[in-house]
Amino acid sequence: MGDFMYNNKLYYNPVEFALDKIGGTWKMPILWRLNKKVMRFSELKRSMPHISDKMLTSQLRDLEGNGFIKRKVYAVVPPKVEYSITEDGKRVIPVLETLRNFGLELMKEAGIELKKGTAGTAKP
Amino acid sequence: MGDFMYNNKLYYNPVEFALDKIGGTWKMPILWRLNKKVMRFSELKRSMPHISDKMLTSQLRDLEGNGFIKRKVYAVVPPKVEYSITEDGKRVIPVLETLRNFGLELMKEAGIELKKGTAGTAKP
DNA sequence: TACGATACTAACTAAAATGAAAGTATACTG
DNA sequence: CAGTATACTTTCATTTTAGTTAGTATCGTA
Repeated sequence: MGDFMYNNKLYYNPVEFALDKIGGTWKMPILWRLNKKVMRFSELKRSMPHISDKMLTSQLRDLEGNGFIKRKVYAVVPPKVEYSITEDGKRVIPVLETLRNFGLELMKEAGIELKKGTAGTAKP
Repeated sequence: MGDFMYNNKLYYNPVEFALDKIGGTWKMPILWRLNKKVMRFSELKRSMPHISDKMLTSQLRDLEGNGFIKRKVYAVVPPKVEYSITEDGKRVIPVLETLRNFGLELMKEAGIELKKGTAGTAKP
């Protein structure tokens, strides 16, 4: 199977193409949350303690650009913007779940338990 | 769901953990090939025209370290080393296929066709 | 005696992804 | 009038990932 170009970028295979759209540290966490409910910028941010404003903005833009989420702006002050998942976005959920389940398996085998609040290296 | 540490590295979720093991440009292409047959270093390299020696070596080491592939050295000159997929490695194949199928869908929607040998931007 | 073949290592560079901090706009509140 | 809130944008710095180039060891062959 051959390489291909799209939007001036070279891909070696379909997996790479898929991960270009939904990979990276933040895209799946965002889609995961928006699949459960419509959320505002600040709400998303609070739910992901480590993300920076810049990252959240740019990832939301990317996801919107690929049609996975929708952005709705309310003309109020202070600003209010709501993000929701689209039908296209919902199609990545099964993929995400496959990856997540595989990750959970690997974690279990590695002896990692993630209960609410605590996680990490083994306990006595 | 909380963050967790493993091998001195911080992860935010199971997906990230999974992609740390099988993500990146080369790991899935390698597993994909080794799932079909046992291959030597140079054979793998020929089948992936863009990879460098260094990348191939380090990715093979990572995959071996995570138990997804096995390395068998023959004491001959010039050196001969064979790589094969393990049972653990076979478990990533369905995940890979899910990702691949999703990528193929996205490509189709984007109007990308990848026939043997040719690929890329639209044709007249 | 130099060369080719194989499976690497090492040193270095470049590119991409991520992060931290500060700034912008507007209206309301005390 | 200072402070707060929201959803950003901008700039600069750092980290991570990937790629380039050259070199190593050994033996058989020309």
